[in-house]
Amino acid sequence: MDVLSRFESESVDCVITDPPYGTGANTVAGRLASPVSKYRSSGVKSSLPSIAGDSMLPEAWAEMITSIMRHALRVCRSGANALWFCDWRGYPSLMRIAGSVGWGIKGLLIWDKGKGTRPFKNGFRAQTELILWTRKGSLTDRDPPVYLDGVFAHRTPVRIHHMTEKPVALMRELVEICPPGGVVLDPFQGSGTTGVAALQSGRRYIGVECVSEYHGIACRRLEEAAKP
Amino acid sequence: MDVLSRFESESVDCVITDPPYGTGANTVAGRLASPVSKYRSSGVKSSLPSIAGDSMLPEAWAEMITSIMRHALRVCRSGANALWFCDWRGYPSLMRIAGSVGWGIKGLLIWDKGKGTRPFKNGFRAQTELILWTRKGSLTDRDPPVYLDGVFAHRTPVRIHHMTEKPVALMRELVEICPPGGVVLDPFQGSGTTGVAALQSGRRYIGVECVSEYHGIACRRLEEAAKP
DNA sequence: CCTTGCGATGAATCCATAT
DNA sequence: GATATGGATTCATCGCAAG
Repeated sequence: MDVLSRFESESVDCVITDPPYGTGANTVAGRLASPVSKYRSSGVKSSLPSIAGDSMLPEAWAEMITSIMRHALRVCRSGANALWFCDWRGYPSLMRIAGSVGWGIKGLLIWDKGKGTRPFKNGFRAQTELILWTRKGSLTDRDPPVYLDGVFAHRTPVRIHHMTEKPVALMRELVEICPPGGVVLDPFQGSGTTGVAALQSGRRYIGVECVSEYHGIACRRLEEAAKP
Repeated sequence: MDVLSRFESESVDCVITDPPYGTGANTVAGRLASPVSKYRSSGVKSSLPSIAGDSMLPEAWAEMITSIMRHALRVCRSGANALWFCDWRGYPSLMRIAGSVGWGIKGLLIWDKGKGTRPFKNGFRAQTELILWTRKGSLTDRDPPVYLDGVFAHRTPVRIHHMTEKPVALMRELVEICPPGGVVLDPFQGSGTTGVAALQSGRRYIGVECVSEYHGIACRRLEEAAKP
């Protein structure tokens, strides 16, 4: 929030980000504990740093997301699109918050992670993540026409950088919504996959991350991606 | 509601249904008009009967859905699963209502209609419908273990019976959540595709429909599907 | 160099036991 | 009696080592 508040208004063309889901823990103890354990099978030790904000109480999470969405709206130019990752639990809140701070709600995209995800006994495999699509105001003539799909099938990558790392190929498809040469902002950068995709696709990029280990990883990856 | 209220409690093993979405009209004038026009390209004449309940005011829609979900919960046995079609606008309301009347919210399934759907200029194609998955209480030993997928790719069929007709192949995949021989209920039957799939897959079936033309169509299709 | 096999893992969920 | 914890479950996939 500190960083975003210092940005100039109307200086960004697109937001693509994966906020913490706020579903990290079912119990108070779990919310206070390290959030890493949820994502591990029992007894397995992780070598990846924890992620921030995934184990917040629901109201704290909502307040944080509200604030970020408000800031993001200010720094975006009119006609800018924003894509927000979420799961099926968080989507209703995210949609309500986005609408209430003034984003136009445009639709819902699907990331299909495929059959590699864990099966669900007596039920349906949770193999998707959702992407809320919003826009600030209406389009300008700065936006060349593009026609993109609504479902993206990509396997989850082997976790080499971050606990919830996205495939670069997925992010490259999403980045297409930003006009070439435009600025993409990711306020929850993590290991910087959004930025790698943006730079590879000829967009400019700004990322923000509060966990210093991930900041370092992202810097290295972005330098690599920016090489000619 | 009249019909459902006469059912015995705990007499149904599974609910699979496609309620009206309540998104039929953005204007009061539109809500008062015939709902059929929304689903047609301009100037094209439809020979299909209108569907009921698609042009309700939001609060009337919510009240109707609440009532149906309450009735459905009563007639379901413990451990019964229910699948409710919706779109990305209606999902938050549907999830909230389901939870508030006592259904356990289990997850979200995706019907991917594919690239045959209309593209979206300067944006992402709206090519999916969502399916809210709920369950009454917890599983019993009457339920044999099944492991099903969470994304279903099937093209929309040519509309021969109903305005929002689903592919039989899609419904056959969903019906697998009901134990073989169990009773599937569809309180918004339409042209009866759920029933056709249920009968073809060795489940029993009860359907309810308030538009008499669709009732007739469904009866014919179900008789056909029930033939040995 | 290609195939085979083994082990480990997953934005998870369930249920019995412990607090 | 309500809440928290921990172990078991499931299979498609990937990495790595051996053949």
